This record gives sequence, structure tokens and C-alpha cells, in this order.
Amino acid sequence: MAEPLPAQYDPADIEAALYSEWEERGYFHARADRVLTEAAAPYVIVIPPPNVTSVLHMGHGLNNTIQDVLTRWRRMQGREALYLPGTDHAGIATQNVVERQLAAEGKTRDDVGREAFVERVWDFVDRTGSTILEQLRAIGCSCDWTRTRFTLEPDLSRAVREAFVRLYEKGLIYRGNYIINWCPRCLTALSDEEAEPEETQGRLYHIRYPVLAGAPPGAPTLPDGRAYVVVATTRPETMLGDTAVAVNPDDDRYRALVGGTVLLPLVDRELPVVADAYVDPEFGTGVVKITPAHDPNDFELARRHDIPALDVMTPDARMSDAVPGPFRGLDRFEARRRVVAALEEQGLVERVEEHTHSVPHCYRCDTIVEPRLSEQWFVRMKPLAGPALAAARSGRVRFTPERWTKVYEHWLENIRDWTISRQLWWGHRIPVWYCRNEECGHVIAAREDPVACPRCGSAQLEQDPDVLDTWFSSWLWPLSTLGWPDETDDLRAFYPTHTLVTAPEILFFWVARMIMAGYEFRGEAPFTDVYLTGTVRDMQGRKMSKSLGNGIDPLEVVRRYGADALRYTVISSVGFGTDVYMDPGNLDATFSVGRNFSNKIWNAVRFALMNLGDDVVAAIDDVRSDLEVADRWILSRLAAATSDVTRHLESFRFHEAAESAYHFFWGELADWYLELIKPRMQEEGAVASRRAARATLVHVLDGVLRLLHPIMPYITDALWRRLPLPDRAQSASLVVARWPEPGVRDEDAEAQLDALMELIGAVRTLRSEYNVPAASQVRIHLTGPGPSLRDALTAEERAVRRLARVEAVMVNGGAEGMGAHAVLRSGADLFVPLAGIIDVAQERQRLAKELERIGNQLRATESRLASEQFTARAPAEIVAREREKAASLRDQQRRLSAKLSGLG
RNA sequence: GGGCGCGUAGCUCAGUUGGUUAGAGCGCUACGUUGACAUCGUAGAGGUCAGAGGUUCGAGUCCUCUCGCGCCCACCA
Repeated sequence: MAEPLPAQYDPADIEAALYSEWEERGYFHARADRVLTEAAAPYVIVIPPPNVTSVLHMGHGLNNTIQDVLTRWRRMQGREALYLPGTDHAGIATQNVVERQLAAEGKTRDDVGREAFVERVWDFVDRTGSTILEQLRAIGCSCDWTRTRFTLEPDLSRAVREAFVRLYEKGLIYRGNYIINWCPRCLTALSDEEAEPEETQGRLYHIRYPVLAGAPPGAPTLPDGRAYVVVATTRPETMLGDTAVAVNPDDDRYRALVGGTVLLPLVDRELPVVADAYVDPEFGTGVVKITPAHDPNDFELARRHDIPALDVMTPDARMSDAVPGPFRGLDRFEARRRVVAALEEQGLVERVEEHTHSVPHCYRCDTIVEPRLSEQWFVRMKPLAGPALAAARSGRVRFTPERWTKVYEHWLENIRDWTISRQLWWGHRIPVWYCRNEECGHVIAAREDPVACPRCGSAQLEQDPDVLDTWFSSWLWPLSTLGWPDETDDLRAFYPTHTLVTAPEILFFWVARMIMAGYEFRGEAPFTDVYLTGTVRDMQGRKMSKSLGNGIDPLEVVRRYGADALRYTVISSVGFGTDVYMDPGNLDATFSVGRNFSNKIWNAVRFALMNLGDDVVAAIDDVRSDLEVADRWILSRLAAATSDVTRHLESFRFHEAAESAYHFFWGELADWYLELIKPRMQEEGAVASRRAARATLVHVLDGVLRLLHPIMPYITDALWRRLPLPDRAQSASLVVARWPEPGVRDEDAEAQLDALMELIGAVRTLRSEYNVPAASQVRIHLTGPGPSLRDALTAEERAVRRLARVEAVMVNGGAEGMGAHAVLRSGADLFVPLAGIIDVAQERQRLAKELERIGNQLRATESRLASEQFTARAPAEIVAREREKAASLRDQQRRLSAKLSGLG
């Protein structure tokens, strides 16, 4: 016999060693040739690449555990399972980290220069970039580490170039002057998705603009006699860049003003007044200042009316030299104060209102985004959106929970062009070169760095200084990680992938764009299912984040309770598409479910192993004829659990899958079956009974450990290896063992055990209610037990005696003297002779209350049965059930009444 | 301004197409070291399923409205 297991489960004893072993044996390695030449069915999950700078948090813990559960489960089902890991270079995020390091040395990126800076980032990434991947190992993720990818590695960069050039050649990538979201701190453009609106308390300033020509009749006048109109704005500092004023064409108040001019205060510029339907006459004063260079709507309006744009800010959002002297160089918010002060001095501020509106913030650094006129690269999205939309509508790509489909569709239907250039250094350099030969000026987008201009032959080429949005590499991830644009074996074997597990926050950033890229570059969606997880939040409902300091470190949880405890807890907390709440302040309570369950598994199996002894265990099929009712019952329950867990995993109902396995293991196997067979295991004489119990036990443990393995890989594999399996497995580890087939239910055995458990429960309840000391034995009398209970008693009376501390079971015994009384659902009455312990008055009261309850139920049931609508329309089995219920209730009523009168 | 989601036991949540007595874990109470497990066992208390109407033989589940939370989208300066 193997070494006995320690009584306390210590995950640290087994986890690290097991993981190395799994990895060394190549269990996580998927082989393309099996798919291509042996027709193995693949199952592929490509990891949402975490930022290369990040450290594991509970969001990853949740996400990657789900991915690993799916991967391990499919692997056990015999699929060629690939869980492909990797990291994202995360343009802004990573650049920020290194810039902060430089700042600590008192330097900026410009001080070191582009080349040295990028080198420094690579250094940093090389040193720290594998942290998060190591951490994924610690939580047990069965990734194929031989295929680890990084978005900025050469192969993937080649994919990025290929994609860019193809789109460019198709005319889907263009460069233009537009208002984009600009982060004045990161000094780069942001996509619409990267600018996050936040409700902000601001002010609405009403400013008087003197009218030069076209003053509306009755317009108010300034002390100097000039007429004026009032313009409302939330951003007075931008008025320095006003180049027009607009009103609604249907606004009668300002009809005279259209075509006239006003004078821009502080600057003394003459501004034309135009009419445009964009202006809402209801809002503010109905007169809008137009600042084309600093507001996207104004920009569009200015285009329509051919109004020039005047940029009045520097990239870091200070006022530029285009504004009057006193304001030059001022930060935008300081400029706002000064502008307002100057206007007040001149009596040009009519009033200031409090005003709540949403202001876009940089998703990386939370700085208020500045709309800025600049030349950027864009992808035309409309043509790409079509197939992606059709995929969702046809169900080719399924979203779980389904409601996300609508959100996805809505975004695609209203898609806008994607700003893909970023003014950063860390990332994929835009593969565009400009010919500096003035007579040529050719623009070249190329897969390979060109040495000379293909048009004029000049060697004076200059590459675009910008890099591409990080998501421009991410959207190719399922393709590029498998080798695209080359036609690799991996690509042929594993594309399209199967399940994408990710957070809904990046549905637009990433998921939708991947689907578009999949169709555009390979004519096929990159995956079949998208499972959107909830967000991990603290008890106040706040998202866990580093800055709030409310996070839970998954590694801390692994250290304290083990990876399996973490995984079980997380999986069982995953409601269907709802957020997950965890208490960072009380890890013991939060992870008690998983920790306690791990310990239970450990001890139950340990007990089983101690009892199984050294003899060879028979195969279940060799003991069929000797199986007793308890054996048949647990086999039937295993069949039920197997089909439940499988079904729930198939529909992404992780909570239910975890709970089914948990309930079977703890509530049925440990609580009942192990207790039921204890005597049989130790009996020397009854060879067949013992042999059947041992065979069943091993078979059931084997089955349940398999069911639990995807969720709790370590403890299940460690224990499974110790099982004395009759046909010592084909495989040496659960990782590559087969997922069990459901097996056949045994209704008869289930009915018997239900009755038996109910009887034992009833006796226990009585003992507890009447404070019968644990040590004292009682006798029970049963009148009219049903057939199931009768059979069960014949087979398992011993169990009743032991588990309920009963010294004798008397069937058909009448009422004798005073007795406690319980009504069993099976219809049997139970009397426990406990003379001298029972409070008769209390018992009478109890019986009366019970009678009333039964009377109510009976009335309800009878009236339902009396209703023709019910008998006519309800399904036959429901009606039959109601009839049985009524009969049973009447029976109970009769007995209780007799009992009550018997009490005197 | 549109759209979506949530509200079930003290807490965190399950409850798949409407169908027996609405479940789990934690917490709480009582008893218990009966030879796997005190990270345990047995028993128990605790719910007008947010509220109001409706559909139905039957509603936690479907519909309408109200209240309270949360999220997403949107160019009202």
C-alpha cells in the first residue's frame, strides 16, 4: 500500500510538482498533425492576451480559470485541445510605465531619443514580461507554452504589416485631418472607444458677443451702445479659437443675424454668423460659438460652411501663440479662468450656470481628453462591419449571455471609422513611407521596408513616425498566433478557434474587431462562441482595481488555500453573466467554499484509501450481480451527476456545473454512501458484499474525480493516482483521462434510498427535537411503510440502526402509550417511544398546528381538482400528482386526528 | 435622450423552456471528538421571491406600471 495521506490537505505539497510534471509530459501541447492527418477534433481557446506589464488580478483569475476549465474538459473528451497563451505589448500602458521610470531619473523620452527609448522598453519587457504568464501557471492553466506569443514579436509584426498593407491597397485605410480624441498627458491620439465619458460637474458660461452686422431687432445693448448676442459655452477658453457663430435656420429670434457678423471678444476677430440645423434652439441661448479645431461638431459644421479652423492649443493643451499675448502658454484650465476674468472685467459675462455634462477622459490616465485637429490614419469600418454583423445574426458567432448580441449589433450598425495612428514610440511603426523628393511626394505602404521610391527612385524616404493602435495587432490575434499570413499547419488545424472568454468591457475594442478581421483576412469568423464574464467587484460593488486598493491577489489565495480552492470558489461564484462579488477584507470567508471542499475531497478519498486495503479491487462489471441497493444508488447518482455536469458545461453554466459535482461528492458520496458502506468495508465474513462495495467505491471515486478535474485539477489528479483502479489506467494522469459517459439511472435504487434517507432524517429530527442524548438508543415503530421503504429496510436496516442510533425497527407496530410523532412524505408514521420526555401539552399544540396546515393544503388541492379548467387543461401527470397529493394529505389528516385524540 | 441588466434567507448568490413543499455557501442557534474530515457531523431558526396590477387551471419564472440600484450607447454647445 502506498504511503498514507496526511490528515490535513496542504496544497503546497502537491501543486508545483504536479504542474511541472504535466508540462514536462507534454499534456498541454496540442498537435496540428493529429487534426490534419488523424482527423482529431480540435478545441481551441486563444487567451485574451494580458498586458505584458500587468500582474495577475482576480479578473484574470476568473477569466483564465473559465478558459482552463473549458480546455481541460474538452481535452478529457478527446479533443485536440489548445489553450494558446501570450501577451499584448499594450502601447500606451507600457510606454507609460517606462516613461514614469525615466521621470524618476528626471528625464523624458525625448531626452533619450526614440531608438534608445524603444530599446529600454524592450529591456523592461524582457525582464518583467513573463510575470503574468508564470502566474497563470500557478493557478493551473493548461496552456500550450510552446506556442506562447507576443503581439510585438517579429512574426506577429509581419501579420500587422500584411493586414495594414492589404487594407491600404483596398482603399480601406486613409489619412486625413480630423478632430480626434487627444490625450494631452500621453500626447497621443485615442480612438473613440479609448475616450471614456464621465459625468462631470461643470459650468455653462453665458458670454456676450457684440454684433457688428445684422443685430436682431430689439437686441440688448452694451453700455457703449453696441448690440450683442449671448453665446453659451462650457469651455470659454476655446473661444479664442472661434471662427464663426451659428444659429438654427428656423430660429426666428436670430433671422436677422444670419449672414451678419459678430465680434469675438478678447481677440477682436470678426466672426461670420451661419445657420445650421445642428444648432438646437432650445439649448442655451440658441447661439453657438464655432471652434472647428477644438470640437468635433463644430468641425463638421465648419466643413459644411467652409469656415476655417484655428488651432489655439499646443499638444500638451496649453494655449498656443495663436491667441492674444496674455493667454499664451497657459494651461487650458488656467486659461479658462483668465478668459472668464477678462470677460467679466469687460462686462461680457451675462451669467454662469452650474451644468452637469459628460466629459471624455483618457482610459489610461484619466486625463480629460482634448478634441484636437490633426492628421491621423483611419480604417474605414463600414465595409468590414457587414460580415461581422451577419455572423451574429445568423448565429455563426454566438454570444453568451445572449443579450450581448444586441449590444454588439448596435455598435456595428452605427460603426464609425477607427483612428489607428498613435503618437507613441512603443508599438508597430506604421508601414508607410513618404518620398521626400519634392517633385514626387509619393506615399508608400509596404510589407518590406523600401530602399527607394518605386515611382521616382529617390532614396530619400521617410517612415511615418507614428505607431499603430495596440488593438490593430490584437484584432489579428487569433490569426497571427496561428501563423497567419502564412498558411501554416497550425492555422489549418486550429483556425477557426472555438470559445473566446473575455470581459464585456472589450466587446468593441477587441471582440467585434477580431470578428471583422477574421472575415476580412480569412473569410471566416475567428471563433464560434463568445462567453462574456462578469466583472469582479468588492462588497461595495466597486470594480477591483489597483488604484482603489480593493483587489484580491489570486496568488495570495493560492498560497493560503491552494489553486483548486481559488478555482472552485471562482467557478461556483460565476452566475450566468452576472458580476462576481468578493470580499477582499475577508479571504477566509470568501474562499471558504473552495477551501472546505478541497479538504473534504482530500479526507473522503483518504478514508476510502485507508479502507480499501491492499487487496486487488474488482472491476465494476465483475461485481454487478453482487451489488447492493446502496451501490446501485450511488452508481445511479453518479450517472445523474455526470450528465448534469456535462450538460451545464456545454451551456456555460459554470455555477451549476460546480454545484452539481459538489453536491454529488459531499451530499451523496461522502455524507451517505461512505457512511452506508463502512460496516461492509470492515466485515471479514461477507466477501461478496465487501467486494461489491470496494469495487463500487473505486469506480465512483474515479468518476467523480474526473468530473471535478477541470475545475480542481491538482487535488483530483493527486488523489486519482492513488486509486487502486482495477484496469490501471491507460493514462498516468487525469489530465489526459477520459471524460466519463453518463451511465444508466436506477429508479428503484433511488426510490429506496430516498425513503431510507428520509426515515433516518425523520428519526434524527425527532431525537434532536426531544433532546434525546446521542448515546441513548431508541426504538422506532413504522406503520404502513411504502414498498420502497420496506425494501430499503430489508436491505439496509443496519444502516438505520447505526446512522440514527436506533436499537430496533418495528414494522406495523401500533400506537403504544405516549409517543412523539412525525409524518413522513412516504406516508409512513413513525413513533418513537420516549415516555417521560415528551411534553404532552406541547405535543398537542404541535399536532393541532400540523393538522391546520394539512387542512389548508388539502382544501387548496381539492379545489384545484374540482376545477374543470385544471383537470381539462393541465397535463395528465400533473393532475395525477395532485390526486396523489390529496389522497396522501387525507391520509395524514386521518392519522393525525387519531393521534391527537389518542393524547387524551 | 435611447438601450440593457439587477432587486429571492442576516450576507453573496442559484433557480435553463411557467408545474410537487423556492435551493446552496457563508453567518447564526442547539447538540456533538460515534475511528476520514472541527477546514467536521447532526438538527434547527430565518423568505408576503422589491411593490402594484394583469395573463394562466397554476407565476420567483410571462406582460404592464411604480420604486430602488448598476452598466452601456449618444454630437446638445
